[in-house]
Amino acid sequence: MGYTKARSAKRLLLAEALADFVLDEGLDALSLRPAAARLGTSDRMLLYYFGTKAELMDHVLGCVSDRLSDYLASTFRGIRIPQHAMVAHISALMATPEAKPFVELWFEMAARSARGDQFYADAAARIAEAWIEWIMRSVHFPNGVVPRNAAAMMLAIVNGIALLDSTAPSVAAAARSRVQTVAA
Amino acid sequence: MGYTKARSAKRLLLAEALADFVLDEGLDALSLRPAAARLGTSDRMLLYYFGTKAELMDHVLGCVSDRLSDYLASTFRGIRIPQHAMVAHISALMATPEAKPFVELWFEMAARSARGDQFYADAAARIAEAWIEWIMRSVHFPNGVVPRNAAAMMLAIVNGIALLDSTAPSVAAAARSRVQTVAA
DNA sequence: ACGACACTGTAGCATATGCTACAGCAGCCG
DNA sequence: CGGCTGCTGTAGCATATGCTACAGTGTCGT
Repeated sequence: MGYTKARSAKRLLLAEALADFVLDEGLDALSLRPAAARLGTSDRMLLYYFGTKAELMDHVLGCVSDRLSDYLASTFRGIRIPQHAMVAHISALMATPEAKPFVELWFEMAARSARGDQFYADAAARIAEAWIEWIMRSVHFPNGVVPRNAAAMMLAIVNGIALLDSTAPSVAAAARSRVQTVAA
Repeated sequence: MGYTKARSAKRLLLAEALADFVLDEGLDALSLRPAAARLGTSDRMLLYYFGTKAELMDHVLGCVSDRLSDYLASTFRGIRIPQHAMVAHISALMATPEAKPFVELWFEMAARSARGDQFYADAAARIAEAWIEWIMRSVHFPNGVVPRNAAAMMLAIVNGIALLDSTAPSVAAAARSRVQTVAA
């Protein structure tokens, strides 16, 4: 049992380092040998500690989602932003350099999820939920709106703008110019 | 030049068949040997006609984007939908079985584009533009709104909802319940 | 001291992938 | 007929990937 603790500590360490890797290189970039090399070990070690790549990815994505939660929490200032300003606020936040790796990874996960990959579907669903809760906590909703519904729409809009930012920046800019019109 | 015509006809044929493949299996699924097998030929032939996989992908994506244009054109009924109904309209359209492969492929392209892949960035930008033009043609915009800006926002919203549909369906449903609120 | 056990390195396997080399076959033009 | 050209199959190469086999090293408890 003492050994188990050390082992899982090491696993956490590795998973965190690999989370860095995945966040700034992408899901496809994570193959055992190169990733291990970057950490100064060998693929052999990664398999030793995680058994299989799937298990490894599980831990890595766990780290990523924890980090996202931390990041979201760190942006929460205690004040509840009025609804009409929130879309612009989140949208700007997602374009931030710190948030960008998360967004890119999010898109990769969404694409796999859309193709029916259950593993990423589950992970993506959890992340979406984290966003929703964060939005609900951060926004002051007027009476009469169902917070969860409004938050969901905000998330959709913000995701859509981020998607366009990554594909057709000029279109994204055009969309942003209408942000204040759609308070959600 | 006679031979060139036959050759490019064959290329088109192959590219169309491969477009089917990519649309319902995904970008990752297109590797030479399996794809060729599905067409009853060998990887050797694909390389013969296209020279390189990148060149092949170029043609395949060309077919896909042509098909999307055709599809969009086919849904255009000549009437201009009022702005407030359009988001719900497109959103429903994108959830359609015929549109789904396009949407899934679109997400894959967006993810690669976000990661800085220039090839897919260009392709994705063209597709976004096709959507925008289609929306502008299909919607009646009231005076005072800049059509392109409003269309861009609509596209963002609809993309966002589609993204949530593929990752967190319940969140997507919540967002949909607010669609009429955000006329864009 | 010694054996058990956690750890780690070296090789290797099986498979996949993009691409190339070479050779055969068929048809067309002279 | 003979050669040239367009097409196609068979093999193979080089690299990558997830994973396994085997053996060695070090530490720790008895």
